[in-house]
Amino acid sequence: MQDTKTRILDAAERLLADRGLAACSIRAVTAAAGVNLGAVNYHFRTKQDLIQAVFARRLKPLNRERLAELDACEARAGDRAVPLEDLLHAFLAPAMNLERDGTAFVRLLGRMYTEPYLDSQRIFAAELGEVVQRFFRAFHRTLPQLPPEELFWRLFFTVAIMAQTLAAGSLLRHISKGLCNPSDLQGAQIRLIQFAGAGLGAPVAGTRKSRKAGKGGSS
Amino acid sequence: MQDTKTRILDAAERLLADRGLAACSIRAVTAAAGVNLGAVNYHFRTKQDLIQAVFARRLKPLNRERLAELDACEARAGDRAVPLEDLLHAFLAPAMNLERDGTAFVRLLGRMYTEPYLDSQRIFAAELGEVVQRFFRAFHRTLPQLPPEELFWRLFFTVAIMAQTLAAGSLLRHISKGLCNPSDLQGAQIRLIQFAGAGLGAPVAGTRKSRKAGKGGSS
DNA sequence: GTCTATAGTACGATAGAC
DNA sequence: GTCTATCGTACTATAGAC
Repeated sequence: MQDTKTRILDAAERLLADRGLAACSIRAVTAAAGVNLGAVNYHFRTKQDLIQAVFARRLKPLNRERLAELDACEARAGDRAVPLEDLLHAFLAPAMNLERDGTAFVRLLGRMYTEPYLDSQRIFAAELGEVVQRFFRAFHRTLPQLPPEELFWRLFFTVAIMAQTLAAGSLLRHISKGLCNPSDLQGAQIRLIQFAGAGLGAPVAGTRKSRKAGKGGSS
Repeated sequence: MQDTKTRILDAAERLLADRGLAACSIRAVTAAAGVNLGAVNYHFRTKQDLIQAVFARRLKPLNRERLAELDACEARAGDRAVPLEDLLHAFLAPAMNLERDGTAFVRLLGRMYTEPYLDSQRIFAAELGEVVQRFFRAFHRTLPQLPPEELFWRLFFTVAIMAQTLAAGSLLRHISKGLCNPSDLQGAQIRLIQFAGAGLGAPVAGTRKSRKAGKGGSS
């Protein structure tokens, strides 16, 4: 049996991910953790502070791992740009592995990405910003033909897919009538890298030097 | 001044989108609508019924428009498969236009896609399922090399990008330090179609025969 | 450090006047 | 059809016993 603080963090992580930020009550957390309501106030003060603590516990190691992977990629590439798939792998795989470890954290990550509760989005953006900057430079080197604005958009799309896949994957099972298994994280990761890699590397809309014809007529 | 029922629906749409489903209280809705608390109970009974009514009001016309666009695409294509970009346009443009009309509905759509509140996701999946089936067949015809499972995954990714772009676009402005403007819906739509088009058309991971998919300049 | 007990507030829902 | 008034409940946060 772990200490109270850890039990609260574990229970909060799971319930926040399962129910959403606003719908998860402190009482539900303490009940699930088997501790008393007052313990949350002692260890974390408010609900917002608890959410932030749950978030920080996983995110800092996660981002450290991402940057370590990125460093390894760049060392491997030497003077050349890092291959696109390697960059995507460095960013995505650490998150996927966390989920595989049985934590609900990555689903929570997806929630904080979307749900406007308290200042969660600001916390999220602040923590992610640092990693985004580092990866942005690496992606820019690999895809020098993309203007920075375009690259930001596409990285945003990439993170959006990751967040939704991990936060709302169960919808996929439902819509595909069981054909797709969103719990297959390995398969999801491969598909995500394939899809986002193609999207990131797509020619810039409006330029002519792509092999593909421009956009067909709209009505 | 519109009637009470419409005022409630309008206020609820905006507040649900702004605050999230769980964090939006009926009292906040009635206060914003300038009507009495009891009116919600009279017109909609429960909060869940109100959410469903907000949702149904826009989604049915939206999906009808999507299917009409799809019909037009297929008529234009004749015996051939509909070009990929046209399919994406038929699916995405009606939603983008709704947002342009000043409604907050598409942000709400993004919320319901992600936030696990009451049975919102079930409602969402049920309403969307019909359109997905129709579009699935059309996409399958345009991309016959993709196994159904693969195509479902990629359509899921595509919808994920759309939902997140419209629900959490403000994050993009923040992370890009103002470089990207997520309110530019026209630009977002073009970029989304470009990105998702390349992702959908990417070769299946593990196979060697790449088709026309536009991987521009990855190393 | 953990618990009990509770203050204070906001909520969803509804009954009943008009 | 709209409003007032209110019931019962659940919540966050905290004070104080142990």
